[in-house]
Amino acid sequence: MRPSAVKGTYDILPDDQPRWRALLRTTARVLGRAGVDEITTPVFEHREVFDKSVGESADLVVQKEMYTFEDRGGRWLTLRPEFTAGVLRAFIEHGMHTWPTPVKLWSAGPAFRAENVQRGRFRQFHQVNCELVGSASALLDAEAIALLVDTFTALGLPGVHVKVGSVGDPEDRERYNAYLREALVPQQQALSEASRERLRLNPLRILDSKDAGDQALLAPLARPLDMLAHAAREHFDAVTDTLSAWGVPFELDASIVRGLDYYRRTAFEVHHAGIGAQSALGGGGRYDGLVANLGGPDVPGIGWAFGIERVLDALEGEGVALPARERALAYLVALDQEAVAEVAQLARSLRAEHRVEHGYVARNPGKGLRDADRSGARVAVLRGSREREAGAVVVKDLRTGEQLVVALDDLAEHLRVVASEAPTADGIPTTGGGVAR
RNA sequence: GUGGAUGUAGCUCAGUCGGUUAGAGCACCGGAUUGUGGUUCCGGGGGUCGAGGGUUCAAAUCCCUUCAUCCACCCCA
Repeated sequence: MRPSAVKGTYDILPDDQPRWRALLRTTARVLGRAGVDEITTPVFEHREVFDKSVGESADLVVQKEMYTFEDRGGRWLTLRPEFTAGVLRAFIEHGMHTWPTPVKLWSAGPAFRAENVQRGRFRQFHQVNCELVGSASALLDAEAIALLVDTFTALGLPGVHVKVGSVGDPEDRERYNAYLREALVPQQQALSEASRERLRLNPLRILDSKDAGDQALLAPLARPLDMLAHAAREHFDAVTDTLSAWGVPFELDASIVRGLDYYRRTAFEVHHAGIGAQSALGGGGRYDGLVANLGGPDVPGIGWAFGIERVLDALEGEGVALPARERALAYLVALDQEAVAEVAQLARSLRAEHRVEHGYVARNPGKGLRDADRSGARVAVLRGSREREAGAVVVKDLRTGEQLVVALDDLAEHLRVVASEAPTADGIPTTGGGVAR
């Protein structure tokens, strides 16, 4: 039996790498220009970091979706199921509350959840995460949402829907949960099994149910947004007013609920219709109180994450052009044994400027050119006894078939000229490939 | 955890009233073409038909079990 990747994991092969790089490069540019700096935190943390942050009614906990294990030192560790807790742990650990406010941090990397696999849902998946910490201003909420939208815009992704709502302050939430209990307990027999469980643990989350019966019961009821106290309502209005003023497109979602318990006030999601049953590209919200909860100073913050796989899936579905793998500018062919060492050394010097590949065995011109062609190189450079006598190489343009003898001393300059020519007809960049947005 | 679909060559897939040595396209290797590739032509290698068991004179094909993958429920990125 052939070995296989663990269920829910997969390989990102060479052909896929450029689009990942392009996405990350674009993200880094958009966020960087907004003063968001990159931070890298470990993929695992003490389990308490997540246990404290995620909340006991979150599905991550309820469904035991976290990868938690004991290491050889008897430490209990958890593979991060999301980024926020780890980033805030670093925020606390490094005293970032003393940094200029707000502290803006983004990250990218793998996250892990022991869930069942389907399209857009993996056990090891990848996220881009962004945290804006240290301000309770509605301006920060608007900026966070705008940055998420701006990133998708910069990637050239059409068809995104931004939903913005508010889960209120803890008191609002409590009041709403009590309201839901009062309204639904008498009819709980009509609820789906999952929602009856939610009714006990966290009634708010019944709003998430896709069960038609549940939704029918909910239809006449008020939404969280309808029951916000003054402070949260005012904050929410300020956020949406700002987004409108900035021209950031969004839809109000009165019943938005997020999967993690720590959210306060603003909550938002970005959806896309073309990625299967999992329509969420990303989401986030405000988490005032979470830093304190994790043992740090009581500073407010807001953050979001999007799933890289899902965004790439959406981009592909929308037919957005993404860069292909970089191909060599030149492929050096050794026509005899002596030339093998010669082309290897020649390649080394040319690599100061270009992607250059070469053969490792002597080939006849037919095989050598085939090797060069298959490497995708723009030109083949042939070296054999005839060339050696002339102190030269033969350079053949693999697209046009033109070839000429070039003195070794002139080769670097010649390749410079080739590289500066317009991209080839098939659009494959010959060097330094990739999309710059 | 539950449901559906699918497992045949490196890849994408044909192939079931059960019947000889299991096929195609692409890919790979060689030759036409030992100093000229990508096109073309010729040839070749490569399969325990996901695994195990059963029925049968005979199983890729029928039955049972099991595993895997995909999709969906649930939930989320």
